[in-house]
Amino acid sequence: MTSGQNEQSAQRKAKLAQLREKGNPYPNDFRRTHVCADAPGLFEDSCNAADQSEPVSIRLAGRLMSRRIMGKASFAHVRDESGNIQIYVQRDKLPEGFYNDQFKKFDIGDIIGVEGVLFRTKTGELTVDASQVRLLVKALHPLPEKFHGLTDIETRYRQRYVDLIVNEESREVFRKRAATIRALRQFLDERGYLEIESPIMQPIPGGANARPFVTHHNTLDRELFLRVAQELYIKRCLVGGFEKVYELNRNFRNEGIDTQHNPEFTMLEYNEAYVDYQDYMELTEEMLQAAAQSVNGTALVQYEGQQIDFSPPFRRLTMRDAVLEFNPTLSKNQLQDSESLRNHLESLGVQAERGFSANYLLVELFDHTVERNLIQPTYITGYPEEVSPLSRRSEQDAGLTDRFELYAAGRELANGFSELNDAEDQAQRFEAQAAAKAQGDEEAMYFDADYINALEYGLPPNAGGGLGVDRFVMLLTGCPSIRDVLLFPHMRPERDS
RNA sequence: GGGCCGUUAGCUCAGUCGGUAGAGCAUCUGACUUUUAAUCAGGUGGUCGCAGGUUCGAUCCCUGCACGGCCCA
Repeated sequence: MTSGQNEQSAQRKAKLAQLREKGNPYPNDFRRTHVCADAPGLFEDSCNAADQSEPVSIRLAGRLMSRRIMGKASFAHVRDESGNIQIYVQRDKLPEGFYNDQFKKFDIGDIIGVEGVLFRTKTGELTVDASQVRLLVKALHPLPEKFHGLTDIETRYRQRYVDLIVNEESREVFRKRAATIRALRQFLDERGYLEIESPIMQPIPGGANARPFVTHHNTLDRELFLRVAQELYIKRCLVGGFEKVYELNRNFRNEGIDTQHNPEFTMLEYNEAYVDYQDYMELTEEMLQAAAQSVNGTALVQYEGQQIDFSPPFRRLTMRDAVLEFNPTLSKNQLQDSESLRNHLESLGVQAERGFSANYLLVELFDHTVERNLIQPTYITGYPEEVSPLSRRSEQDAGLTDRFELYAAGRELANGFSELNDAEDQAQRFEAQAAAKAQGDEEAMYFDADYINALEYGLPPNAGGGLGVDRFVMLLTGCPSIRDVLLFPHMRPERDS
């Protein structure tokens, strides 16, 4: 995919070689007075000024995106980050010989500097009448075609820089991504949250059921893991007396790659003392609405032909009620009976091993029959204890926890719960996790003795949430794949000959 | 992991019922001082993803592999 030696690149390299003979072809002494987007306002002001005899001067730099050469004059478009502007280059306004010997050898994709005055063409387009044009950087590869652009998905991911040059929609996705992250931070900052940075390389990975990446520290001569979640460190901060804490950064999970998963992804985790998971459902829905509003100006999102409304309150549904709603042949009593659940799963073509509890099978059934149908933002509560090793037990429903997961567009978006702060209970659950790990469950958690020690000092009652930022950005930008919202997604290496 | 689809010029795509490939844009040469998918005339450019097989002959048919996409698990 990387452009190798082709005729057009060879021509451009030959031009570069000629430039080298005349001096440094990569100057950095051109200074611009404005960016493209400033031009309309500048021109407007000059038209309104008392003295209209003085045309307004402008100096711009950017990439040459198109060109229309007509003998002794040319039109071209130059683009900087702010936008596009047309330039008009006349042979007789440039130094002797420059138009033919220099300007005509510029190529689309080159970065140039332009100086001139603003005017309108007869079709009304604001244009710089150039008195100087200068090559600042020679581009050695041709750009994709102006009309169809770059559509090959693989090349767009592998050579994102080319995608960004030619696809405005792609640039817009990453602006919206930045806006989303800014909005999330602002929402929590305004509420008095402290942003922290906890270790990404951890001696004991924890906070989620996921297989970690392993690395090695030479001086310490020990294994370290890339974190799978921030959670346990955030709660250590709550032990320390910070009462509202968040971390928004990268996590790493050693799992497959598909449209919903990238081995490194961005998660926002946030915890607050003296609130519970019910409070946190309210906080989370407010936060998502605020972010959607900030990014798109509306809480409504168009995604894959559906309209999704992030206006609170989101629908709330227990896992049991959700399963009943989408499995009308099941009765309420059958939900407590592992035999009935296993039979029902098998009727759907899902093999469930014997020995799994009714609660566990309920989650399986949820994953297979409910998740994909939850289009509007929906909180699911009533998660069983065995899949929630860090959650506080429910005081109403034995075997369940005070936990929610948020679904939208048929996928998981966020997860939260009242945090377990009973050190002895947590130690027992870690033991169960460690036992499962010993049995071969690579996603099970490790026993984290230091975390237990922290809990023994006293973790205030609190709730925590975790938001999959990439997935949220996918919804806000209408992108079908997580790779579309990652600037440089992981790809398998290209085959080299 | 399984199924389906794709991979042809720098880019976007045709095409060959098996006879070594074509368009538009880009590029090169020439014309053109208000164009804007500029226009007009002429040219260059290809390991048809990779490796085998069948065949007189493979870009096309078959097998395997790589990468990507979609669906399923």
